[in-house]
Amino acid sequence: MVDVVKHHPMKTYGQFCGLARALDVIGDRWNLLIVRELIAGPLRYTELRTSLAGVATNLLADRLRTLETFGVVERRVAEGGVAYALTPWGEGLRAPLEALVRWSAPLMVTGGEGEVFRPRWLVLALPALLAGVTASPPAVVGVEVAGTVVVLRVDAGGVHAELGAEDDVPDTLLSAPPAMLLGLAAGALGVDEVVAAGHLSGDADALRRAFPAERRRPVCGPTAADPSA
Amino acid sequence: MVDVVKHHPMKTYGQFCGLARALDVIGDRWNLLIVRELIAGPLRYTELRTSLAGVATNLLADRLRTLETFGVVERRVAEGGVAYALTPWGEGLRAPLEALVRWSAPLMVTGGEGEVFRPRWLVLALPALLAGVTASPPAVVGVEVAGTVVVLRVDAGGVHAELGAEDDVPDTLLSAPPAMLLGLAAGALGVDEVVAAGHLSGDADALRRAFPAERRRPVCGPTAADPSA
DNA sequence: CCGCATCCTCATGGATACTG
DNA sequence: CAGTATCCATGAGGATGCGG
Repeated sequence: MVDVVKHHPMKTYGQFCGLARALDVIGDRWNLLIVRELIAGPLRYTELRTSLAGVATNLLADRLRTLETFGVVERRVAEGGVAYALTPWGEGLRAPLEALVRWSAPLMVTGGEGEVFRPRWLVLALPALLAGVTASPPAVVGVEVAGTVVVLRVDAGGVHAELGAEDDVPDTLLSAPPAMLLGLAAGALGVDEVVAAGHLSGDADALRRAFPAERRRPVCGPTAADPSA
Repeated sequence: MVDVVKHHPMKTYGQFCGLARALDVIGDRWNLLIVRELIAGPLRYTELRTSLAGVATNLLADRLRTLETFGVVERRVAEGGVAYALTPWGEGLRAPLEALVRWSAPLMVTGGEGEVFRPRWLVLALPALLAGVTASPPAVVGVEVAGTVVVLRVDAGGVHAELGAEDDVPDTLLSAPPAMLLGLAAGALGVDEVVAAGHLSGDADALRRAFPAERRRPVCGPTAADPSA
């Protein structure tokens, strides 16, 4: 009992810095993945639980509670259940998340064997990786993967994605495995190369025209060896 | 001993998603703050320790090691000591961090009593919050805060910041407390308002001209009450 | 001094069971 | 369906030690 002040557990970083305060809100484990799930639209509690694939239910409940009190997530008691959705401020996390997705592109060149994949995640990833791509006149491209259709609406303003039903009739329907989509996304692979490898079926020329070689993002990746090796 | 596989601790999220893989690399506590420190330039181990203000030394060593093996951080054995610096890929985190700083702006309207502040952090924060601001002909604005000078170089391409010596001769030298700078940054306050409150001394007109009302970022902030209350 | 490694305590995360 | 409650393993935080 010599020391009066024992073990001050520092839940926040205690720094007068925007980044530190942002991390005080969304820096805890699972938080940004919860936001990613909700970017594609509101979800029920159990839908979140299954889509996040591995989160403990007490953690999910705790994270949703703190995100709600911070004003990132909104809890809507709707007909027959509870739905969680992003607040307008939470929607504002789309830009940082897209930037992180672009940064992570070099990490996606290796395939995801043994990893979970949900087409829902492409609603964040595809516009992030196709940033700067425009189309005039506007075009609608449907990407079918793992049984669901991601609808990409491309106009002069950029790319917008949403989950679509099968009877949504896009101009073009691509059928692609997730590894190809995110490998394309990686930018380390050229579109021509992927198409030549036969991974892409359907009207690939539209995508190739929209994403020509001279507009591919220059990417610099990890310089050291992967620590998982 | 009924269960053979006991407690698989899931160091990674195990998701085939760019965001999840990025968080596998930089999602652990302190990681992004380490990157923030190094964005203003290389630092020694003890400099990192004091600037981060609260990190345990074993954690800092561990984080630096994993960031190095992932290729985000580079360990340089220079004259008289060890310096840590960002790799080119690690430098690429500047864009996501700036986006997070912009998102966090509504969190910065309250002052930082009892919080640590380092002028070094402005090297990330000020360009982030002045994104879109240009100047022609180019201008150099020095911001003196807490005894150090942050040099803002503004040209047609945007704003670039770096730590400067006192004998760097900028076109304009502003003297401002950090609360004002990041309050300005917050965007919730207008520049005119802050200037009128007398918090800004020096040539404020230059900044006001560079950041007119019609170019201020629209901000939407947290909707619920702050949970710290 | 600088650059960590070790040790200990407590808080947090993770898996499962359980309940209105 | 939407979460609590509980237990245990790991991780964070702090002090200290120690070789260069």
